[in-house]
Amino acid sequence: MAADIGGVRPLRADAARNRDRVLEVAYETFAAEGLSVPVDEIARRAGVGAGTIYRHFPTKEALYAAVVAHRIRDMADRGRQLLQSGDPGEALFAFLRAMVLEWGASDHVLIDALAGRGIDVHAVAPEADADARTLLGELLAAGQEAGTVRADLDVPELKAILVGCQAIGAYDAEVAARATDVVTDGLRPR
Amino acid sequence: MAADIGGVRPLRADAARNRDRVLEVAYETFAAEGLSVPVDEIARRAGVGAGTIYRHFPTKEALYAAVVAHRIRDMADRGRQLLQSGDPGEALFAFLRAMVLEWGASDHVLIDALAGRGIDVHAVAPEADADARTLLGELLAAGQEAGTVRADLDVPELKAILVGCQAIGAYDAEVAARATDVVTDGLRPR
Amino acid sequence: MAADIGGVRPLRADAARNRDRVLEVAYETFAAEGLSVPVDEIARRAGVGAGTIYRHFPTKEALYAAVVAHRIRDMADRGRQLLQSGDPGEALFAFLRAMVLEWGASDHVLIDALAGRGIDVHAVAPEADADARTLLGELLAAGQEAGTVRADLDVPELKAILVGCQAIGAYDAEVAARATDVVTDGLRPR
Amino acid sequence: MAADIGGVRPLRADAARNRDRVLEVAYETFAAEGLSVPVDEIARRAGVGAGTIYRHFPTKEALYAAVVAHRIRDMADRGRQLLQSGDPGEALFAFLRAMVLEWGASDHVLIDALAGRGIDVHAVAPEADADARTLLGELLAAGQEAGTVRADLDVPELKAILVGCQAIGAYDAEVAARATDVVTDGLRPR
DNA sequence: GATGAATGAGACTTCATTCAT
DNA sequence: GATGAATGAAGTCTCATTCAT
Repeated sequence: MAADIGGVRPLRADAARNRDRVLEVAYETFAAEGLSVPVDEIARRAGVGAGTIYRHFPTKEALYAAVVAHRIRDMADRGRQLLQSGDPGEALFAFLRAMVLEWGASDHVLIDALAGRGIDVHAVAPEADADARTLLGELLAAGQEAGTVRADLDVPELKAILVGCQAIGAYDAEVAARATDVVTDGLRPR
Repeated sequence: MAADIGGVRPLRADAARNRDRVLEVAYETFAAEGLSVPVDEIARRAGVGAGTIYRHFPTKEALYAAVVAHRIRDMADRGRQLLQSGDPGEALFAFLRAMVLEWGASDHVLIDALAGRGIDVHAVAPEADADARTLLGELLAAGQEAGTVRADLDVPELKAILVGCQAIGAYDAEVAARATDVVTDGLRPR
Repeated sequence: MAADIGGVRPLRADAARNRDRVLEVAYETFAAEGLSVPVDEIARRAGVGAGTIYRHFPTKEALYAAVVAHRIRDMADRGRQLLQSGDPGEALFAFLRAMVLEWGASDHVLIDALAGRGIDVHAVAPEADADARTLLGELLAAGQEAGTVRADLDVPELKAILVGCQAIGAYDAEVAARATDVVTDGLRPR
Repeated sequence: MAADIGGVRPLRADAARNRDRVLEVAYETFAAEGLSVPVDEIARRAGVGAGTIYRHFPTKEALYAAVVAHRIRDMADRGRQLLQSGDPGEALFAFLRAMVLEWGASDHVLIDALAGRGIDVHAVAPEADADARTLLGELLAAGQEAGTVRADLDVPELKAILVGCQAIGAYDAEVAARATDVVTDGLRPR
């Protein structure tokens, strides 16, 4: 009866607020403690009933998938920002450093998702996955055009290296920084 | 390791056999399916009762820790072997390739343990941890002495990079091989 | 290692005792209150943990199916007993009366099972189902041979009539008795 | 039924429309899938909010009771129709056949209600219950007067038999028809 | 009056751990 | 010592009912 577009009626204000709050709390909780946190605990922290979470996300996995998709988009946004705001030739390096030092630090969600652990991003959030791949392709192309990135490198390898860097991020910040520098050196032409 | 010293009486022969069998089955199972496999399932596959596992390992985590320690020692042995049997300058590179391509491929135990996931190796198996660090130090020293590994690299960074490589190992073998080559290139002096 | 036949090792004495106790309590509870009783409640009444029930019956439905199968066998045994101990020509009538007055009274399990409500007996307990059909066939044949049961009657109709009688059993005993007499009169030749 | 008498104010037109729609959808849904269908699902199918259902019916059971009462009245109407439009002596038989073959077939609501399953019709809808008893009395009297129904039969037994017939209705139509014929034969004088 | 989001008790099920046999 | 049955505390998910919008 109310006007809605494409059959998707907009969420009521309070519902949208709750959904966002759940997503945010879920992100923080999953990032800090991993997938094993009970849904009830997330509900408690978000100040809602467990049923509310299940209204918005039919299963725990769906909640996790939503968090992951959100997080991957954020990551891609960050990369695009770096690409546009600085030296395109250095954007890939800056991106990897940012992933390791600022983002990956203790973000189980992003690390696990990129490594395909506990979730198949490509299957449950194809758009986010594509977004990430596209970004990596753009960063790679920019670097190769500028001559700062070796030519014999393609997106799949780069993605694998990103996953490797994320794993490095779990370490002490200074160690991680130095390790990342070493790894990124390998990306430059000899 | 020593027989009947310090009040530790040696296991009866059948008990020792059971302990070894459990450890082996637990390794295979955890490696293939991760920590979430029930203890009962491991008992079933090992052909023993669940109580037998608990007689040898007080908790599931202790069993996992024993598996991890065993596995890390195997890894260190492999590295030491490479160091003694071939070109010492290339041993580190050969070791990393082996870790990624032969070992890490689908070994949840090793990957997770090295990444500090689900277990703190340093805390529960300090000897294995020290063993691994020692090995990395030896591989590093040999490479630096031979001039094949950059001088501004220390064990902590190298360990972080090993972890990164393991994460890469989860990928398609060919992609992982190329990615590892890129990473190891970063280890060489410019 | 222990000798067992056909791969089915006999239940340990205590386990068998528990299993029987659970089955008995489950029968009484389901019979009195229907399928909606929680498994936890049955566990409580049987004096065991919920896990114990799930060790013997993997799902609630499996428990229910076991109860039903047991109950249907009892019913068939009763019928066979009547067939052998009295006038074969009257056995069918005696059987129907017994079902209504002694058994069906408030036995949700039997009534629902025979009516195919909440469970498909044929699917989950084919042997019990076959047993019941066989018995009905025997009762019918005996009656028809003795000339006390009309000839134009077959097992499927008889089974439907049994279900109908069971439903009657839910009523006040005296009313049910009279109603059953009327129905069984219909089974006799004119 | 009367407008605005005794403090019961008539429903606004749209509210009445909603109430009727809910009742109709609830009947269809309960008949097809039983009492276990969630209230939300009925609301969805009726195109109203769950709150609307609860405005008209204070509990799910009240909704079910209303459906049952409605349905029993329909049944009684059908019986009365048969009584007036055809041979009064055969009306009872026609009625039973209709119940089994046309109505009972897969109508969980009617079968369960008549069998006292999930609801006590006499308690929650005394008028409907009385209506049904009255009808059965009329059908019985007509048959007995015409000599087509045995004299030693009273309403309670007849009601029990009706319940039994309904249970038969769950079966394959042809089998149910034959079984009903057998049962109704029992109603005729010898 | 209508809506549908939120609630929260409770269902079924799993599994680390203990303990009688 | 070994066994595997029993325990019971979670965990995920559902749904009757309430209530803010």
